[in-house]
Amino acid sequence: MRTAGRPTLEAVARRAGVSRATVSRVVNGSTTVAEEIREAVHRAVAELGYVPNLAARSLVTQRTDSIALVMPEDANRVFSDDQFFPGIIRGVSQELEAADKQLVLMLAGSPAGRERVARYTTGRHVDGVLFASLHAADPLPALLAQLGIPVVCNGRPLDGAGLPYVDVDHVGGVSRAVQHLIDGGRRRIATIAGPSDMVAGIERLAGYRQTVAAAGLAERVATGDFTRESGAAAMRDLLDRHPDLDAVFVASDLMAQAALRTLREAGRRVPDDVAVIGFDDTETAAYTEPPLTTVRQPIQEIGRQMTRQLLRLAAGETVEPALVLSTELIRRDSA
Amino acid sequence: MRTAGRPTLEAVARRAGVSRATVSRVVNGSTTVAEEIREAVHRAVAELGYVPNLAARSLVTQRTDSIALVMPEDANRVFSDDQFFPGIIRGVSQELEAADKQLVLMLAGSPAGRERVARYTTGRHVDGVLFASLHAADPLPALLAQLGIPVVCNGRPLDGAGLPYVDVDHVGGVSRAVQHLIDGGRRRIATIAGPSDMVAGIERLAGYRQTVAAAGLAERVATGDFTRESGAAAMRDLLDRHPDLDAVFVASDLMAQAALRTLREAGRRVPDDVAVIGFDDTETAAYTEPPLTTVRQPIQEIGRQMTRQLLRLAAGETVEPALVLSTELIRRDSA
DNA sequence: GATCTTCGGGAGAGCGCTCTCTTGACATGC
DNA sequence: GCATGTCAAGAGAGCGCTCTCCCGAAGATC
Repeated sequence: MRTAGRPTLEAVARRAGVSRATVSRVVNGSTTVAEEIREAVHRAVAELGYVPNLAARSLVTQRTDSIALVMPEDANRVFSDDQFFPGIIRGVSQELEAADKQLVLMLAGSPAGRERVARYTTGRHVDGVLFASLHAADPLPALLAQLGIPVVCNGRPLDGAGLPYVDVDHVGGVSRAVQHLIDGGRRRIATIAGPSDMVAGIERLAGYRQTVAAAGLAERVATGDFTRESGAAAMRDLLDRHPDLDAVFVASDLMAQAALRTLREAGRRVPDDVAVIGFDDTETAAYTEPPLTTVRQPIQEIGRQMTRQLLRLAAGETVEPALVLSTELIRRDSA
Repeated sequence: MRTAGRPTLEAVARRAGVSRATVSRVVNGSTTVAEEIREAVHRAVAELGYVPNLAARSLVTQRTDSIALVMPEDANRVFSDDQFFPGIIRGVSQELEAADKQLVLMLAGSPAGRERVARYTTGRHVDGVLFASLHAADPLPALLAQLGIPVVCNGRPLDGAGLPYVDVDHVGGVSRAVQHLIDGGRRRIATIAGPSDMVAGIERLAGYRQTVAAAGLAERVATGDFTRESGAAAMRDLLDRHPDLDAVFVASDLMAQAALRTLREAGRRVPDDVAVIGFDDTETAAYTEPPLTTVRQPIQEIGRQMTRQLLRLAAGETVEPALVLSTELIRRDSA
């Protein structure tokens, strides 16, 4: 593919009757250029349709003006319809747009994919890396941080590395939900927890445990992986083991949707016999039968804040190590 | 940010005792290098942890090894939970991974965003551009094609420009769905169509019209925009205007989900009084009340095929102008 | 009026890589 | 034995940009 006379700085300079350096100054917004010259340059740029060659710029500035967003390809959260993935991306995208930087999206599912991500990011082909929804302890974020490459995670890194992260207040949100169940007179409150190798799974379970314990109630725990199928299975499991339960806090809306169906099939009325509360406030939540009471988390805002933190790091500023966003209990009919 | 002694080709060459050119040959997989020398270079690369500087490479090769995926930020399809967005991305990502190229994701919602996308893509900062789910006639794809930049669209471009595209067989899928309703004895079949400025909306409506007309039945059309809210409104509208309807083909599962609820609220039983068929086969479809019969489309495969076509174009090959993937009727309980 | 600042603008050196061209070593042909 | 062909490896010229000097003109200072 030939560039076919794509104009260069040189061409603009000739046209405007100035030097390359001056054009560069104008293009990059330097103030030390006389008004008339600046205008002449702008005119030449417009006439020629000049667009800077980013590769050339990167080569000398050592910046790429792009950041990577790494998501685990196999995560159910990412490819189910819980809107986590689009929400994060939208948030990230908005902030990057404001900063005029590009978003390079990388899915790290397979070992090969992970290796590829490692190679690409450690190779400094991006100015910073955002990790979303990490599974277990991934060594890559810490490695990058060690190499001096800006990194921000979604959710506290499980290996305890002191990397900056952004997350929602899982524990607080869940506590409010469970307390709502208790206030409604429920006493045999179960939970369907998320996977124990993900922060969201761990923290939401912790929130349930704390609140239930504080009220002097017994725990009833089943575990899923945030998907509907796992939610249905966990609900059946709970009904088997604790047929007397009168409420369930479910760690994701998707699992809650399946739990509602399982309860219906088992002849339990919601909320009369069993109250159900989910987590996420996905769009579907308002359309379940009955509409789902749930804990709303500001997914898009997570993406935005992660990006802002990352851009600050990339600019050499320091950031607070943790940013925790609040959640809100959305009351519908299921509890 | 200093590169802090990040090794260059030069360093590897010195270490291996060869010239820069030879290292380049080895790194890029040339065969005309003696075995022992190749090994020495590989050893030096490993010892130094050398990673090629992509900016430098791009500067001379005029390739960027990355492609852009442009999505309309405001599209409901993108940011609702119909999995269109993640599905496409996953497909694109898989193919790009195989080709060792990067995915630059751009959301073109606002006019400013569109301008930004235009600037970036026409500036040849990517080797090709994928357009997903275009609204109305967007001049950008044709412009890019004219500039010689490879472009592939999802769905036939509405302005009739002969750009290569990949899509599913909307008409065929819908025909099968409507025929299924007819075969089931339904005669007063309505439809909730998608937006008339999107290919998916137009084609699905066309499929309905053709099939209904071929059977000598009357049309009953309401229009939505693929979202749940619009689906509920359209369903109410249909019930008002055609209280006698005995079936509805709904152009998206999300709208169908809302339609199911509206029908329930109106006291109509599904499928006894009214049969309902959706389109998409999103995950939610299996969890509606009753489970939704729907037309499945291979979203991920669309992403893969778009990418393959684009990579072919970028490699200078020619591709067939249209690739149409087939759909499948998934029978559940709603029809 | 001579010297010193200040500041706008130009010259030119790379950034790290690829790729063409060239060289040198060796095999082959007459 | 010399010319010719073959092929591996090196030399070196940029790709388009930024940025550090450096220069010269204009204003300030005494």
